[in-house]
Amino acid sequence: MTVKQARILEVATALFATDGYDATPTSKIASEAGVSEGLIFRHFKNKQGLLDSISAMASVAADSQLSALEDETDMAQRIQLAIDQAFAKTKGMSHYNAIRTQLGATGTSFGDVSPGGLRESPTAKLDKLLAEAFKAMNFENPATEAKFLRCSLAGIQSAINAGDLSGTKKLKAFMQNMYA
Amino acid sequence: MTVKQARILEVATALFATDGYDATPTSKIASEAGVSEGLIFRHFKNKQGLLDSISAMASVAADSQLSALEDETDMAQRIQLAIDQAFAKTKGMSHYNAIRTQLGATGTSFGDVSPGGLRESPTAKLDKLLAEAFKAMNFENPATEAKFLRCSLAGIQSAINAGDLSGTKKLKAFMQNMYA
DNA sequence: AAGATAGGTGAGCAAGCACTCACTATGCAT
DNA sequence: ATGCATAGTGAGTGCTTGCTCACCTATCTT
Repeated sequence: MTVKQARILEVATALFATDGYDATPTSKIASEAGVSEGLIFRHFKNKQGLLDSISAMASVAADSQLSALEDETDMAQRIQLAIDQAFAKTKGMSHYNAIRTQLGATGTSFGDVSPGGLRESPTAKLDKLLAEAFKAMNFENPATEAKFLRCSLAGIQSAINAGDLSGTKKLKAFMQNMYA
Repeated sequence: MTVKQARILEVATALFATDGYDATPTSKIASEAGVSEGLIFRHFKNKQGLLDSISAMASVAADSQLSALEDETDMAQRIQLAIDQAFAKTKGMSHYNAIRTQLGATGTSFGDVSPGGLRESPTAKLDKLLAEAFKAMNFENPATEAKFLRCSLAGIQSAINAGDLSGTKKLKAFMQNMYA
C-alpha cells in the first residue's frame, strides 16, 4: 500500500461519509487527495471497488471491536465495554457507520463481505456475545435483552452522529447503572 | 393536486427509499409514474423541490403520530402507544424513515421544514412527551429515560427496516412489560 | 544495458443526468 | 367565440461523471 493509495482511501472515506457516495465525484476525491484521477482506477478499478476497499477496512475495525468484547470474560464488564464502545466515537468508526446507514437500504453493498467471502454477520455475533453475558448474569430473557441492547446502542450511535442528542454523558452513566 | 402529481410523489417516495435519492433519475420516476419527464419540473420545479414535497408529507405524518401521543393523557398508556408506533410499520412511514436516514448525514436536507418555516424538531417534542409521562410515573430520571427510549425505538425501527431483526414480537412484548 | 513491472499522469470520451422550451390540450371565465 | 390559465408532452441541450488510454517515471532483475 503506497502513500497515495492510503490517502485516496482516507479522503474517500471522509467524503463518502459526509457528502454521500453517489454525490461524491471521483474527481473530487483525486483533487483533495492530491492525486491524479486515473490513479484511483488503477488501484481500485471501479468507484465500487474503492467502496469495497473501504468496506473491508470497516469490517476489520468492526471485528476488532467484537474481538475485544469476546476477550472480556467478566460478563458484567463485557456489557459495560459494549456500552463504552458505542459512546466512544472513534473518528473512523463513525465514518464507517455513516456510510453504512446511508447505503444500507439501497442496492449498493457495504460490509458483510471480507477477503474470505461472506462472513458471519457482525450484528449476529454481537447478539451472541451479549446474550452470553446476560445469561451468565441471570437475566430472565438473555436473547431478547441482547437484541434490545444492541438496537438501543445502534440508535444512540446514529443519534450522536446526526447530532440530535444532548447530554450523552448522563445517558451513558444511566445505561452503565442500568446494567450494573 | 392532480392525479398525475400524486402519482409522481408516490413513485418518487418509493424509489428514493429503495434506490436512493441521488441514484434515482427523474426519467425513471417519470416512466414508472406513466408521466412525461417535463411534468415533474412543471409541478416541483427541481428534483430538490420534489424531495421537499415528500419531506413535507413526512412531516405531516410525523406530526400526526406525535399528536396521537399528546392526546393520550394516561401516561402509562402513552409509553405503550409510543412503543406500538415504532413497531407498527406503516408502509409510508418506513419509506420516509429510509429516506431520512439515507440523507441524514449528507448535505441534502430532509424534514425540519414545514409550510410555516422551521418547526420544533420532532425528536425534541417526542423527548418532551415521553419525559412528561415518565415523570408522572415517578421514574427517577424522566428526561434521560425519555432519551433512552427514543433512541432505542429509533434503533429498533432501523433494524426492522434493514431486515436484521428476528423475533420482533418477543422484543415488543419485552419492552411493553419493561415499561408497565 | 536492457527489460520488466508497478506507480503515476491528464487529456479525452461516451453516457447519463437534470433541466428547458416550444408546443398542444383542456377547462373556465367573460 | 375569445382569451387565459393550468395540465401535459417529448425532443433537445449542456454539463457532469465514471472511466480509458497513451504516455512518462522509478525501481528492481538478470
